[in-house]
Amino acid sequence: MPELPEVETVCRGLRGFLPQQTLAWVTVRRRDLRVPIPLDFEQRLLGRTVLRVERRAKYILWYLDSDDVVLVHLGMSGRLFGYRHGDPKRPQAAAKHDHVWLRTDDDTLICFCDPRRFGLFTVCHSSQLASHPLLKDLGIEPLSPELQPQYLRDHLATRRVPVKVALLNQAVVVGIGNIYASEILHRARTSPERSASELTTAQLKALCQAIPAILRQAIEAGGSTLRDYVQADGELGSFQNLFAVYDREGQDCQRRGCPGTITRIVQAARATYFCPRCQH
DNA sequence: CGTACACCCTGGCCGC
DNA sequence: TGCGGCCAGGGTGTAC
Repeated sequence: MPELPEVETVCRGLRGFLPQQTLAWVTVRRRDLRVPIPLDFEQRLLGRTVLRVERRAKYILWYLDSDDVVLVHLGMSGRLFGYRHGDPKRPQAAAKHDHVWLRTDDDTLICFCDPRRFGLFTVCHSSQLASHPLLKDLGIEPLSPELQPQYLRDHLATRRVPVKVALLNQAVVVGIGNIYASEILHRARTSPERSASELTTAQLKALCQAIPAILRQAIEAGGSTLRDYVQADGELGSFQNLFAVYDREGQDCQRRGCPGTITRIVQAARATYFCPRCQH
């Protein structure tokens, strides 16, 4: 479900609820997520104040006043909601897949719901963050100045996979998932089937422009809502209305003047959409 | 080291 | 209406 734009949107939403709030109640309804919720989780969060909320790759980080950091990953189907005191939409009881419920001392309710349980909700000490197994091999942030043609050239030189598959590799550039990989390659007029190691200089440059351009545009739209993703305040994302290729098999290419038709192929067991006419 | 593939889990949709 | 098969925005462990 959530790629960088969705995670960033959820993060921004949480910043309206959490910072400077103290966690007054923590309920874990099931611990067996992709990474089991540690047994001391509740004790480490209770009574702590959230100083700030940050994003790294597709992870949401809550920095606590105890020097612990809460790590949340939404996996494919995870959602994080905040409800203020008196919010009419605020649930009375946990729903089937609500795994974690938290209340702050101003009576805001934070619900973590994840039907498929590919997500995770855990805590680690800030001194261990950089070396944490989940974070230590992550590549550069796609919205940072580190994203340069030379960086991509260096890191893709030995990759014999198609460029679409390489874009999904979080050890190179983080945050790009299956939807935005297709959208980025269309914007960069690059075929998803091209070998990552054989991209031209022009294509590397085009990717370095398309990656942040697509992701920023998607963040601005509040992410994409396909089936179940919603923002932390319950609002829907709208970038799905701006898809140029994703889930548009058989439809006309959106590029001005391009007479092509969007094609669906499968790469690394995942759907890829592109226009064979204008992507080379 | 890099790559391919199975697998984790639930739910929605489609065709029969 | 029911059921099997397939699909889904992510990531890991294993074998080669």
